Amino acid sequence: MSVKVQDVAKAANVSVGTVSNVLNRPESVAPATLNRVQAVIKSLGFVPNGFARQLRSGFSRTLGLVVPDVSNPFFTEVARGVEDAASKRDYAVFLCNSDESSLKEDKYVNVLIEQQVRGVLITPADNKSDRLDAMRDRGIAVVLLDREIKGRSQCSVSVDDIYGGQIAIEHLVSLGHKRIVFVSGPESIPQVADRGAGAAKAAKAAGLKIQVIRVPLMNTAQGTEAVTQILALDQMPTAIFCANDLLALGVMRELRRQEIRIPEQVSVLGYDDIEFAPSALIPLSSISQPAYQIGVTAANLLLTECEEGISHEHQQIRFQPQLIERSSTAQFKDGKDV
Amino acid sequence: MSVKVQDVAKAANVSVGTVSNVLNRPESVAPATLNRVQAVIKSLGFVPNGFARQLRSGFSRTLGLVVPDVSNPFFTEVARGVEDAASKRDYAVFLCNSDESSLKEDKYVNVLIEQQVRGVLITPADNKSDRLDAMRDRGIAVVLLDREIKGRSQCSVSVDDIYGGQIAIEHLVSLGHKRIVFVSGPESIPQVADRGAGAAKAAKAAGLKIQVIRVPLMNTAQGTEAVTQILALDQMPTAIFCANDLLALGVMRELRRQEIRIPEQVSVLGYDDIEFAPSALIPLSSISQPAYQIGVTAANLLLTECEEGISHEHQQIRFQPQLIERSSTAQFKDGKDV
DNA sequence: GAAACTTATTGAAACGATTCATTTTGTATA
DNA sequence: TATACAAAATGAATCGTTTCAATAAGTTTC
Repeated sequence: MSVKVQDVAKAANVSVGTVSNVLNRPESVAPATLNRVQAVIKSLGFVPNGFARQLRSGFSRTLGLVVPDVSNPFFTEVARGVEDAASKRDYAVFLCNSDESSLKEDKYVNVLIEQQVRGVLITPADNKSDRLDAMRDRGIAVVLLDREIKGRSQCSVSVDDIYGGQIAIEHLVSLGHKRIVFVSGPESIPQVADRGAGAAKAAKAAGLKIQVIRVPLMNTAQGTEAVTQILALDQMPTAIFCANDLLALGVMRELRRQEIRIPEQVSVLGYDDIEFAPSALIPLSSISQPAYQIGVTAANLLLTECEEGISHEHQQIRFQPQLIERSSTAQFKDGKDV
Repeated sequence: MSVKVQDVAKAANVSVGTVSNVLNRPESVAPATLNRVQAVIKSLGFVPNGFARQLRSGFSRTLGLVVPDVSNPFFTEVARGVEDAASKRDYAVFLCNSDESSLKEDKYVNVLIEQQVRGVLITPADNKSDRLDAMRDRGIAVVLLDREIKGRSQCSVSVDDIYGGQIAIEHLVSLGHKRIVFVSGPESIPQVADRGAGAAKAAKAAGLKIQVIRVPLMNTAQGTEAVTQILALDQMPTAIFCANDLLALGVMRELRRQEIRIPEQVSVLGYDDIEFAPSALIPLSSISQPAYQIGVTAANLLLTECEEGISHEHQQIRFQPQLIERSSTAQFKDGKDV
């Protein structure tokens, strides 16, 4: 089949051990031998078999990245960051899409273990940590992405979602809005819960109460669905805060279909600041998270953990979200130009 | 360290060979033994070591997917299809992002070879085929994704972009448009060139000539850029056809900023029909491609090629694009309601 | 010139699965 | 009951590297 160390050793008249040294510890080989072996390697077109190498050495140069939704531009941006950082250090990345399902997540974790990835970046679908432990037990480093699990000693890179929810509502309040609806996803998703908690906190501080509309998935289709529910409320809100931009785009789309003007009649505020937020025809105000930077940071943290091994100190890195004001939110004018 | 076949064998009171059979040839194991071993596997949390398996069997269960832009929802949709199809057959997928750069592509192809992937799905950045040959020589199956290379015996899954360009212009013509601009990307990208060719063909048939605005990248930012160029033209067009939806979203955004109404003053037509097309506030008319289906088909084709080996007959599968009419294109009204 | 170090090279064992020729067990037939 | 045959289970050899203790060769030092 293909050429192996044996063949190289024979052709260069050295032992297999020396060939291996040329490959992995060139400084310990005499210059003359080094040159000779390297020449033979080149002339035979020898490429070491990665499996055999990794089987023996126990380590691969691959990482796993498990995200809850590849279709969400926020996560593709994170993935870009991870990939760029990893590839700078010569690591390849397996990208897996869990669709927020623990089942799919389990399956992918198994695949990653099988592939003997060196480390995994994961946004877990739930708070159970047995999957994480399974990897840890096998010596696979794990960094939590955009999620933290309290009471767990673990590296993580996240964003302060409570603060994000808070500045969202503060922004709307400062524009004079009093009737605010929060379009939220499943309470089981920590980010969603935190954004809601932050929103509630800010509302309380302003002496308001926000109404929550909960939808099962956080995509554009569910956004339009939410509007139907909003229209069925006793009183129409003057501002809608959505748990992510996909929901917000769906909300805006349906509002427009219903000929409700944004922001004149209703302000809409999103979360994530995805690439399409500024490109929506009414540019979407949103809470921005440094997606690419999150990816880069998490990947570097993971690789550092891999390389430091046992002496590693876990770190929790936390970014602050930021309000990006565009045209979809505006001062509340008391119904006069409706 | 971690649990291995040996441990499972001991715990289940069988030989390692039997454990291996349970894993790979369950039909050849007595039902009682099968159950017992499977129970032990589960209880010990055994996951086979992929390297060892692959070293012995000579084949990995991984595929590579190289796309030109992970941020483009069209490609994430394709990726989803690939992933779903692959995972049904117990293959894992490496997702790589070439950013339309031959350099990055080269780098990833090398990584994939090193990882000994079984096959690769790729949308090549250029028409050179040495990279493809390098993989082929190493026994890695290759299927071209959304691109064909003429004169090359090779599996591919693509879409008829010439036809797509054609129906796009036919649609605009049928709405009475006569001054049409085509916002195009780099001519070196075959899809772009084909869409342009189809557009030109349809225009010629209608006795028209389309003006082409060329931008270097196909994202939303370049869409806004294109509008600046359009506004500098002698005469404002009544319809704009964009080479992809990202450009179209950018175009629409800038048109709106310039207070040009869509579709009353200008119709805008996109290409790809990405998830956000219907969610744009003026829902975008677009040429739809079955992205998910393309991914599934390509992955299955690839896996079939892997399994058939030498006896394999290359297939070229080609999908037809389809016009999706939404609100961004409308009948041309001779300037009277501007 | 022998002893004490360095430095370079060697080659067998190990990594953890799969494979396959062989043995054991179970069942049907004469 | 003995024989033949199929089904199930076995376990040593194998895949292609790396590792590491052992050896060989070369260099100082006294």
